[in-house]
Amino acid sequence: MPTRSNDRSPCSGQAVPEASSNKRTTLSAADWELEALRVIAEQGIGAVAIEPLARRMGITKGSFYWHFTGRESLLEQALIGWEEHDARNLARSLGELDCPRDRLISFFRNVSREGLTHQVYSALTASADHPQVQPVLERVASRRMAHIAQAFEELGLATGEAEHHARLTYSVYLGFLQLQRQSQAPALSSQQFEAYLDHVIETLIPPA
Amino acid sequence: MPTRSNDRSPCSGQAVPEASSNKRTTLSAADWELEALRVIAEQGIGAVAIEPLARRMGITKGSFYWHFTGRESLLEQALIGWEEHDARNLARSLGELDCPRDRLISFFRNVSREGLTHQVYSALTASADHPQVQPVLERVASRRMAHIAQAFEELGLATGEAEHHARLTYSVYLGFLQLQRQSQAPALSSQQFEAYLDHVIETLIPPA
DNA sequence: ACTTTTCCATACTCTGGCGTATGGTTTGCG
DNA sequence: CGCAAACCATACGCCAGAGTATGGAAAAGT
Repeated sequence: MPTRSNDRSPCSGQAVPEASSNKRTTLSAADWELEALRVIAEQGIGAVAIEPLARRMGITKGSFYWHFTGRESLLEQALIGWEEHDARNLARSLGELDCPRDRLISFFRNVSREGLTHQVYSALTASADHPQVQPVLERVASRRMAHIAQAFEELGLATGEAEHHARLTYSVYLGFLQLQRQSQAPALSSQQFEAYLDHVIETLIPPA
Repeated sequence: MPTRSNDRSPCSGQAVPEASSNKRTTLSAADWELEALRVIAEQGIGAVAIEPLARRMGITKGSFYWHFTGRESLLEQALIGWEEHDARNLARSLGELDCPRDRLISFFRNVSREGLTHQVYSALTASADHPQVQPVLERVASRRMAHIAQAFEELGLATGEAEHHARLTYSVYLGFLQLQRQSQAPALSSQQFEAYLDHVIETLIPPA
């Protein structure tokens, strides 16, 4: 076991780098966490098993149990890292766009983007009842909804209305993720998707 | 093995009865299917395992492998039964309410209802990628969205608009299920829920 | 250079569910 | 009644992944 105190070896703020597989001779806990997140994105949290993960990394579980105490601790670390990264993303997008309307629109546009962080979220929604996932998802959703509510307030909605509208808006987002997940075929061409998106924006976001 | 041809022992149209555990001395395939649906509703499809299911029913797997060829066939039967039941539900609600606006509103109100069928749907959304679940979910979602689109058409929307709006509306529903699943505490009191529901209806459903 | 850490491989044990085999009990029916 | 079919229990073998133990190799300190 490592000296267990504040390990997260390479500086914990490395922004979840979609790193190339540097063939480092020795692995760190962060490498395991990243690979775990990749598996979550691809096959969901249920597929995070030590031995398959090790095989995938061309290594054996001997390594794993040196860095972690068990499967739980891996998930814990990976999820926390992911949550922090997502929170930073949110804060950044808040700083970049001044116009609240643009912020809301960019929120929906991000749905079709293919980042690891985003895919992980989509996969995690499928395990909302998992004891380690549930609190994380709840915090992330709250943060994002607060963000959206704030934008609606800036657009002139009263506080209560803004919160309801934020919940509604976020539900639309979640629902879209769900529909995306349950049809392997895109089912919607990109033109159709654009048309739909316009409809959503028109319905939910008050005009400038 | 049973005479395998068209087994579904007691008439297959028994409307997924939330039956009391009649202590029949001998079990049928339908009993296993029902219990499977109960487990799905409670713990998701991943929790449908033969031996635990048998224990739960106070029996052993010897019985199971007489009625079914394996886990897959149980799921197949159970899911198909559920889908048929859901389709009937939909058709019924279509016949009961003439006013399209009332149909839409009742659709949202059903979210808070606690029927087995509904809980199963919520649980299944968490396994949208499962090969046996995916096609079922897709068919069910399509049916329901078509139902909703039709209501919007009756309310005067053009066909294209109605489809977009139906997708949007259904997304809101799915998103709400998701939020419900990921917070153990209701997080929303029933008054708050009512207020939110009014907001949703006001936003999505054109006034009479 | 040589001893300590750090890191990983190998070889176990253990648990839980799947599926099979086979024999015992009922139940329906001739 | 008695026999065949329907139904269930028990006892297997199999497999995959969890976690442990222990020893060997690589890096780092002094």
